[in-house]
Amino acid sequence: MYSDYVKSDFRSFKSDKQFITAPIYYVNGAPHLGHLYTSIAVDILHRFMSIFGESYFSIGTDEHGQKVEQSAQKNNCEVQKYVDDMYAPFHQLMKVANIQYDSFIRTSSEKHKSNVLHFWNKLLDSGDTYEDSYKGWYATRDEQFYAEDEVEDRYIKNSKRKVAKISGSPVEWMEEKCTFFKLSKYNDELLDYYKKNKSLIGPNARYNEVIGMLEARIPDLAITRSRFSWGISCGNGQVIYVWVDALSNYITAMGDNVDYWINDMIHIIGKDILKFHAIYWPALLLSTGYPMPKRIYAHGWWTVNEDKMSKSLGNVVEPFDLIEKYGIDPVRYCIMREMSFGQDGDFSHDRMKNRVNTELVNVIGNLVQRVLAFTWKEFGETLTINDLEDQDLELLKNWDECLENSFEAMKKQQIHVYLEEVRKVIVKTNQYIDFTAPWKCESEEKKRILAVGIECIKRLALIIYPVMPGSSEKILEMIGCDCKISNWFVPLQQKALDKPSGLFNRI
RNA sequence: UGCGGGAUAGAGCAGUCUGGUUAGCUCGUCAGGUUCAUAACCUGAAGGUCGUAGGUUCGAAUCCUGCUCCCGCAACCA
Repeated sequence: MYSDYVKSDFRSFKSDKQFITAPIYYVNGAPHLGHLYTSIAVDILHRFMSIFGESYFSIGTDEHGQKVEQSAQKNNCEVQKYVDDMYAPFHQLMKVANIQYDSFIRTSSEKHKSNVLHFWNKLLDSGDTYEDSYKGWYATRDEQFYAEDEVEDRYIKNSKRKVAKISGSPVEWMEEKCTFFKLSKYNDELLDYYKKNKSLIGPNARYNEVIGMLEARIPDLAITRSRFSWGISCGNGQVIYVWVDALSNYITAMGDNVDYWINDMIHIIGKDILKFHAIYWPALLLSTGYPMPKRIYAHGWWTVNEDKMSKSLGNVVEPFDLIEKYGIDPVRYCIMREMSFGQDGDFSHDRMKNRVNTELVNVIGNLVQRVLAFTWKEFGETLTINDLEDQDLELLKNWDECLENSFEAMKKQQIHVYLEEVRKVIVKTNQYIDFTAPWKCESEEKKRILAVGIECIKRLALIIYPVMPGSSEKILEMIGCDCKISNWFVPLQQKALDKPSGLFNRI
């Protein structure tokens, strides 16, 4: 009996509370595939853990800095007006991509500004700042100073220029009075902490990078700028360094519940901003007396047809077009399947199309369709699971394993493992249908097999909810089930079925 | 020079941190089966000395060392 199986096999899944963050996106350009990817990844992690426990998800836009100010000037636009315009498509993207954030922070908002000043004052009170005049090579493009050994002469268009070795950006000798943060003071503390908490930074390659940076020693950090004014003013004609401003968004996002969430802070970032999140930010938190992040996980970058995605190559993948063309659920699924979360990956329309047709239409959509259409034709309503044969039990246990393995994987941000687990159990279910061949069976047996089948469809819908919420809800509505993981073991009630329609369209 | 990433069947990847049964998966190819299903599904087969040379080990794709090759390091930028 199904009830015996449930009694003997019931597992309760409970996740730790988490505050999960996506980066805030710099509004100095239009959203592209990378922004979409990061947002979806965090959304999936958030939705998944929300099923089992508490999760809070923040995202937003980074709107300050010299480059934004310059772009606005170039466009003859008042800066606030300019960032309002630039912010809009990012915000719109959240809607069309079905990103279910709890908090969207704009760094130019009053709420954020006052929060940053509060954070700033804590920093000044910590005794970890000092005034000094900065003499050094400044690259406007990088918004950053470089030391003497970090610059070199290079010939650009036949003229000799000093440039930063790392970025190649032109530098100028600058002297400016600014406030410094004693970052170097935290060098060893961070190193020690990370060596004791190896799983704090992932994937492993990124962990090694951070250890390398710390072992090479980190100098103090200039945390004010006076060359431009588009930022949060801290007096004396100076503005707060954009990264202090930007990183503080995570505090702003928590609002009045900082104490409640901050212990459980998980940062999902792109690999380019690892240093800021794994070194600057934790040091700032230590200085101001906040706890350390629980996890920092950096994902990889996209190439497009093996080329780097770039405006000059003209191969930037435009997220709105993508969603328009394939639909949001296929996009969410495919771009997460396309790369192991943490590695780099390549995008191509050919592979996208192939994946939609094979995995979504042929495997997932087809399973749902064959079970529901058959049941609809034969019985006209959903079936309540009751008696079980060994093979039925085995299949249900496969689904339980899938849930458990997915859960374990997602605790470690292994989104690709979760999706692979789901795919595997769906294949098993297709095998089961073929093996039991209900179309050849007598009525009672047919009913039993289809009841098991529908039970699997229900579980399928529940488990794909984080990655394809729209499709999940569509299935659940057809079979009359609420989207709650507690329904995993709860048998479906009888409900009249309509003629099922396809879940995904072949391309 | 340097820094970082990579090298696993025709293609795309997982596995490498925490060494251990015949190295997995998807797509593609070939041969069967099936008809409930959006010509979808299922079974089977071919195809890899896990870049290379050493080392550690009872045992290495996995750890260590040398080497080769590929990619990125102007800007936008997750």
